[in-house]
Amino acid sequence: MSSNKAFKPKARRPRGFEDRLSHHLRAEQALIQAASGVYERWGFERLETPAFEFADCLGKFLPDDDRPNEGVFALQDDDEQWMALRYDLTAPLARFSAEHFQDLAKPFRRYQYGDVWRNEKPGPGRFRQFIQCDADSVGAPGTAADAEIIALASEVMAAVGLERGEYAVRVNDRRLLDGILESLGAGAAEARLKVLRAIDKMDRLGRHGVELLLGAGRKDESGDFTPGAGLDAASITRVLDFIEAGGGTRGEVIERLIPIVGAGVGGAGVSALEEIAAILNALNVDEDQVIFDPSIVRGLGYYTGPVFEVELNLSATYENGQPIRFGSVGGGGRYDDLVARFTGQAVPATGFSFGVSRFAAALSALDRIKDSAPDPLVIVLAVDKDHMATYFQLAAQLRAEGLRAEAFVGGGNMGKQLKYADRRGADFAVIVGEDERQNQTVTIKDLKLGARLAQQIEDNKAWREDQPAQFTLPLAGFAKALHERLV
RNA sequence: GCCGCCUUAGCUCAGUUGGUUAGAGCGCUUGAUUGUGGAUCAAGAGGUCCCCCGUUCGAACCGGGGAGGUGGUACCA
Repeated sequence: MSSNKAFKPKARRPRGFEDRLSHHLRAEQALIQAASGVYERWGFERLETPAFEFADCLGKFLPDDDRPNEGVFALQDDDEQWMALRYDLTAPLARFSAEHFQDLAKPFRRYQYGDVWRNEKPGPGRFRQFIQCDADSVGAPGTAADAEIIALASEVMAAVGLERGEYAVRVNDRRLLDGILESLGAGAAEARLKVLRAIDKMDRLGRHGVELLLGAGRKDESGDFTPGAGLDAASITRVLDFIEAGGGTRGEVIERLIPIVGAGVGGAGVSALEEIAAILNALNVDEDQVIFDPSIVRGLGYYTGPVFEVELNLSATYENGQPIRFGSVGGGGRYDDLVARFTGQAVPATGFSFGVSRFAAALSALDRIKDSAPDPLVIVLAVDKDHMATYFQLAAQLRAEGLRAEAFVGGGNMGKQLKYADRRGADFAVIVGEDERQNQTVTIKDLKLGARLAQQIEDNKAWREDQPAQFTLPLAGFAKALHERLV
């Protein structure tokens, strides 16, 4: 009983999970609001779904194994059914669409943002919990819907404050590569997957690395061997020619692709790009905003037609001078088979998704977050603890003026309280003690000004006596007077 | 999963060939200043040297195993 060694847990976080502070949250909120505004104006409806779904609804993670949490966070409900935290917002949308299929006006245009969770090894800029923001059209078979989503993605980038040339939406169509692989006799699912993986590594490994992965395989620096797709030399050349067929205007890319992919499946892909190009041109989407790029892969699994990625062309460096790589901040495409898993009925769908947390981090690093500075803060010091009621009234008057204000409710003398105000980054401290009560005044200390002046002052005695950063206002109407000083 | 690096105070890190009582800077607390933050000075608090086993008269230090962190790579609906 009398153990004086009480168990003290170490304060720590599971890896890949972040505490997010106010400035970070403001950055994320600004992004979500900008994107939501665009989605709303384009006629998308907001939807929220729960964090948990039944594991079988999320996809391939069936609760057959003892441990269905490969990649997801899963637990068993009290009826022993496996539930899992959603790993994206698309699977819940497919579930919702299937569940309410009759009630929805098709195409169902919905947007959604919220946390998603992935039980994988985290890395730099990669977390196990993060926010996604999606817009999708469910039940829209035509390429027009894809073109719309692409234009929407481009508009979101502009809405968050990015200028032309600072971002690009890169568009491809899965059927182009499918056509090529088919004609090479490499259309089998397994080979196709390996080819997609290899192409996806183009930016990191370069042409030569991809060449190895398309052929026999590649050994990386650590000595680990990655098996290749096993294509022959002629086929590798054709695939590489294809993925390097980008560059120039959308029309030029299409012209270049026609002879490479031929008719059949690939031809359908070319037609899709032609239709997308026509719509983008009609919407005055610039050639540098949306680019056709055959090297875009965008995930592996469920995309069936047009796919696209949104990338930032900006660069920044860490404090240590290392360049920050932003890479892709979002993307999307057509997925025609997702809802059919539930209903058996083919439901075409297309959508866009971006990672709010990663995007916000990039914009913060670039110092491009709008409205990220909080409003000025005033702290009313608790000079005499028996006059707390008065201090709360003063704070209320400041709030009524539209300022952020709080009465100090902690402990400690004035020195401590000013130190608190300083650390909070407050702009002003309001001091009302015996003297001020006598004279019906308030003393205002300009903390920011004081901090600046203090840098030049050597003698502590002098600045304490002079108090150059302080001024006195009449008690009546002090809040208004202070507010006016701020403008 | 595979490969590398790291783990000593709240934080960043020193710590000699293995030697007795493990240090610094920053931060924190208190005071110089009983109603004044950011300068300066002084004092103080704060440690399972990641854990276990072994070698040794003696281990923060050497050996083995484990855990955690981190970077790369693989996978990523």
